[in-house]
Amino acid sequence: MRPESRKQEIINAAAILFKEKGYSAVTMRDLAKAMGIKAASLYNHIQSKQEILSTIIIDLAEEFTTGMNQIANSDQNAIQKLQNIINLHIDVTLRNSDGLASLNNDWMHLEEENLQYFEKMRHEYEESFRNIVYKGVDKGDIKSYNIEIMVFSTLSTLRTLYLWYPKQKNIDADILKRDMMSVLLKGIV
Amino acid sequence: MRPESRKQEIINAAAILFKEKGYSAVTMRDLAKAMGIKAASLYNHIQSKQEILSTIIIDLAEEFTTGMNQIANSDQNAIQKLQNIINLHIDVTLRNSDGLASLNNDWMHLEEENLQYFEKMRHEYEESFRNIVYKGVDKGDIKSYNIEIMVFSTLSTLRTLYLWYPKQKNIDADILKRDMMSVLLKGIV
DNA sequence: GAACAAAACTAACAATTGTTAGTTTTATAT
DNA sequence: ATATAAAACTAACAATTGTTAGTTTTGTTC
Repeated sequence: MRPESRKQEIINAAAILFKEKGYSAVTMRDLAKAMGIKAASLYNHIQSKQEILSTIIIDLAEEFTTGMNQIANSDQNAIQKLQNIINLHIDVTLRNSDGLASLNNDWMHLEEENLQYFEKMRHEYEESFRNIVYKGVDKGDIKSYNIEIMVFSTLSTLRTLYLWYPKQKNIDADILKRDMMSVLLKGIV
Repeated sequence: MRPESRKQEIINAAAILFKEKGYSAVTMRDLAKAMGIKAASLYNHIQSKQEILSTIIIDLAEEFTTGMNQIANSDQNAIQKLQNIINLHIDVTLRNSDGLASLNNDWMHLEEENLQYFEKMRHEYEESFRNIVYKGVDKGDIKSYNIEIMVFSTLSTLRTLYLWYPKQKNIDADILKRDMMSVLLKGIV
């Protein structure tokens, strides 16, 4: 029996609880109860509560970093790159919406090394995003509003998808991608 | 000496700490240290940690409810109403960006009555928002994309302003309002 | 069925939590 | 100055926290 499998079950259960109440409000006894075992038994599979959090967050952050690097380094125009970023966020959200709650709300509870690593990845992600928009404005593909406002507006919507999409039952992923691109790029008016 | 004044100082300090670490991770000793007093002394001014949280959140939620009701009941078209909603969010964010962190991330730690009251207000706020967009689509003022996507997209940006605006030093409130309206309504392409 | 590893258990720990009780200090008004 | 109210303090509590040590159960392999 693979040790990774049971560990991953615990991490998945933890992600759900962290989404509902936040990292600090979830006790190891809460998590154990969700798994149907005693709190001490968790430690046969994981090293600490902190390890669970950092696994959830760092894995996702690396996924975004990898995806963004591929998009940024491709030879597409700014609009195409933005479309790929929207795709990336929707794909990750569909695959692991629970974990995204921790990434968005509990990253500050990471400890030293992982906190720095996360903040570095987040900063570089935003830099890449800003750069794509900047070049798009420069080439005339994107309107010349304040760049920070455009980056923030788009990114905040994409980052909050995890809260919203799981509650929608009638929206197919492909329709979501299509309409989200239209709304974010062309506006609603 | 007015008792409300010192109490409000504590609530303001708490809002800052809640924003940084979340409600559950902030201890009464943390809050006391930020105030330069001992934890027990806080209880001369407040009844409980929970009272602090509910004051922060309910006050803000009622502010949004009042604002939205005025906008929804006015005889303006959908576009004008949306512009007023954007204004409302920016005004509240400028006045109390710390408290908005609790409203967005720690509402689930409210207890029974206040939790229900908050959820009712939030639901009605979203209903009003949805209704404005719906009527706008009906009259042809707003494009007929999926309504949920348009509501979510706009609202998620407005709700996340508190995270972003305090870090921007070079953006004047009026410029923010103007560009935010353009970006949200007319898109960036 | 003996051996072994995986995964659960019980019991306990030291630290931290929100909060209370009772007391002392500080500031204000008469 | 004295009386009063506001606001701080010390000391302690009962409960809960993450985690460890040591033991037993469960399931698989030969």
